[in-house]
Amino acid sequence: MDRLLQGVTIKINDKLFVKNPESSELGKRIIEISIQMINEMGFENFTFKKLGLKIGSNESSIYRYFENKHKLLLYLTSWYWGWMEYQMVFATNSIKSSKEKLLKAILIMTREVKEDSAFSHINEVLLNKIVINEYSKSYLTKEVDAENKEGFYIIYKRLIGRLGEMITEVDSDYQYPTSLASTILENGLHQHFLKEHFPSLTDCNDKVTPTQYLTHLVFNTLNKEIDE
Amino acid sequence: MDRLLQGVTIKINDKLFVKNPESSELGKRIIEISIQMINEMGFENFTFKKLGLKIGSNESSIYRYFENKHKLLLYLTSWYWGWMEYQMVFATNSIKSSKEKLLKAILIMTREVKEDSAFSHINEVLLNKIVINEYSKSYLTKEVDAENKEGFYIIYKRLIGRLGEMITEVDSDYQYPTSLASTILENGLHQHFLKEHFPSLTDCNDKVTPTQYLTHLVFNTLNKEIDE
DNA sequence: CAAATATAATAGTATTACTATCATACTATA
DNA sequence: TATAGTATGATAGTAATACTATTATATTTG
Repeated sequence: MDRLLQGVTIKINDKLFVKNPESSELGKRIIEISIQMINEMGFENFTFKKLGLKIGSNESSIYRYFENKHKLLLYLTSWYWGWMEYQMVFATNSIKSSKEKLLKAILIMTREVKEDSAFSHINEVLLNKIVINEYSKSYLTKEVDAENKEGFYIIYKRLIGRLGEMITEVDSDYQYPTSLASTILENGLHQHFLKEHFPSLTDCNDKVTPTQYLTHLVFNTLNKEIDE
Repeated sequence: MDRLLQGVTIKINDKLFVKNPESSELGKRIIEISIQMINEMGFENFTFKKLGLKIGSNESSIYRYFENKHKLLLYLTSWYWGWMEYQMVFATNSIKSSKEKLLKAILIMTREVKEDSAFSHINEVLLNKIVINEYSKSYLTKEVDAENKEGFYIIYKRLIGRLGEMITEVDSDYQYPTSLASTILENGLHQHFLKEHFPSLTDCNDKVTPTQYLTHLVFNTLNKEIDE
């Protein structure tokens, strides 16, 4: 993503924080170190107390930025999807062929993030891992409908919308563009998880990427009719 | 599923419990009521204390059956996948055509469970909902590799193995049978979730089922080559 | 009937997920 | 430069969670 990102800021729903973490050094440190810690110990074991200890700050100070760790997770994952959206729009913008466009979008959405942009306090490599391991937990809750109404998932929804449109552009007769878009995003993460923890449940490995699998799936499905 | 299930017991890894809940009335009540409660309040809000209160038993008594609620969830979901496996094997056993076989298997794995078999203390309708809403949480943990080694996911893995084999029988040239099998199971659950909570992220609704979407996806993918 | 086993009752601990209060330091402006 | 406002830190406290331990009582079985 090179230098362009320097000037780009990702707009996050401001109901997700009490005080904008971008507005102070402490705020940025909260983001930076929480990404590291959630990665290391997992979301369940991560607490604001531990975070405070590690950043040499006070638990109560962290609560001035985020109501609870669930909102922090929503903040982090929203940032991630916003970053994905930016990359997708930027990279597909100039492509004329709708097939090439979709191909590129799938690549961006399903590839493993391997380089940290290093322009901000946000480590995208680790954030990608957090999304793989923790994203489902942000919506598999009893509060999901209320939080959806509050707009906490809006970036993710917009992203799937865009991907769905690209699918339709490739095949306007295809009946399940939105479901397929959801499948790409969600199963993209899942195949990465399987590769790491359940290699016997996936064909993805060092040589075969989730991107290849999903690209093959999508392009074998579109512009085809079932014939017996 | 009718009367056949009466005689069938699903074998669960006995490391998942301290004392087999099938071995006593209290154990069965723990299973029965925990299914209800996890459904109502969600896994996060569910505790052994609340369960004890509801079944008029003691928190400490429940700990004599399950070490913690995570193991209980693994027990319940293992049971579910065992039940799925039973249905799948039973229903596909006599089918000669490999296409028909796969079709049937996909139907069984991705349909919404609407009827409780009523032969046991286990309500399959509610259990299906639990699996949709909570299953990911059982493996998205830092302990997943250790627990996988202990065999806690063995039924699920066997099920995906079987489904993968059926895919290969339909198309022996297809390169991603295992990934596709994983996608069917996991995305089957996910499409049900989306239908309920994020209707704008799926094409599934009252008329279109996740089964239809996934069946279409699978059969449009198999026995096809990408051609430009 | 005694012994073994299952369950219940009670208490206690460390940790979590906060909330509240007060002190202090730093910052912006009149 | 004094002062008011804002940010952070320190400390304390609460209710709930996720257990463990102990003892009592009830039930089953040999």
